[in-house]
Amino acid sequence: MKPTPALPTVDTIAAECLAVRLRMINRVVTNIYDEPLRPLGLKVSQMNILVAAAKLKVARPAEICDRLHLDVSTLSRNVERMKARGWLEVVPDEDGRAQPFRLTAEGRKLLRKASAGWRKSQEQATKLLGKKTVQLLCEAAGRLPHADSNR
Amino acid sequence: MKPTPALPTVDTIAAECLAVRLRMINRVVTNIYDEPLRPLGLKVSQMNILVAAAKLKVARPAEICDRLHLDVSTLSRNVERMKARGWLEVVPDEDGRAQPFRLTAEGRKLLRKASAGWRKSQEQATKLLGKKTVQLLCEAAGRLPHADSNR
DNA sequence: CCCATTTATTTGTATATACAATCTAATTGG
DNA sequence: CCAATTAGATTGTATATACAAATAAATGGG
Repeated sequence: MKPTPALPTVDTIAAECLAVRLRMINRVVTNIYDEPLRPLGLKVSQMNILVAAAKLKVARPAEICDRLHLDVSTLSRNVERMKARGWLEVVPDEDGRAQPFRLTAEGRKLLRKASAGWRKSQEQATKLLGKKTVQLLCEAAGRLPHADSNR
Repeated sequence: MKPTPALPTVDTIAAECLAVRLRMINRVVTNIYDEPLRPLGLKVSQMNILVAAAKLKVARPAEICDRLHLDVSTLSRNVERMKARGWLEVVPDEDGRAQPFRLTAEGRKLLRKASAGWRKSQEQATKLLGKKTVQLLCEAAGRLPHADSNR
């Protein structure tokens, strides 16, 4: 019989938990990016989708989700809202199941407007977290395991 | 007249945006912590609140929000759900506006059960992000500006 | 002592998020 | 070619999140 390992104490969890810190930073940094987008009626969550779609020309939902590590149902709702605003449009496809979409001219114009504030946000967030932290975060993001990597 | 600085291109934003990377990592890491908590009907977001409350003995909502960089309205809804589950209870206070709360015995028991899985999640997330990244993230979290620091 | 202000919290509303279930179309085995 | 399976996406439901507005209690100035 191995002895049961001692459970972490509340103090240990409070002092070390990565999840709580990452989530805090995420809230603060998200706000830094959302702020200048507010007059445009855009948030950084949707801006990310616009950027990903712009890179792909024609975007299949599953592909965007794989790139952004987003649940497909989450994207579905977001695309719905963004189509309603005229930023995205569905592209016809032979496969009757597929719903590929692309940026509209409006969406592209919006993204251009959003780019101006982005640089300031990026600088502000980088100053807050530190250059080295940002670099390591970007590298870590590139290493995230993709959903179907073990199928 | 200073020349208008060139806007960042879509490629630049896609390649460098910190927000999209941080949000991706946040989704993946949150899932790592949520997974072992699922059988307990708990998520790491609420576990964070339990931990903060445990540290404080009696927690005032505004104080928890300051520590976790959470909007007060967000906490209000979370506490509501956690009271309904019997994990938190309100403590009477002379100030009629205040709604301080504390862990119940049930809440403490739940936190103990949750601690077992936490260590594995912490290890898994640390391996994913790298020790150095985690250390820098923790330091950055400690430096986040608090809401009323410029009032 | 009362009114204006400030403080602590909750409510209204909207987006973000994910899991489970469903729907529909393509594919594949027989 | 059809039945069973698989694949792509949406829908049902619940939590997480924040901004703005509302509520309500304390406080401070006259």
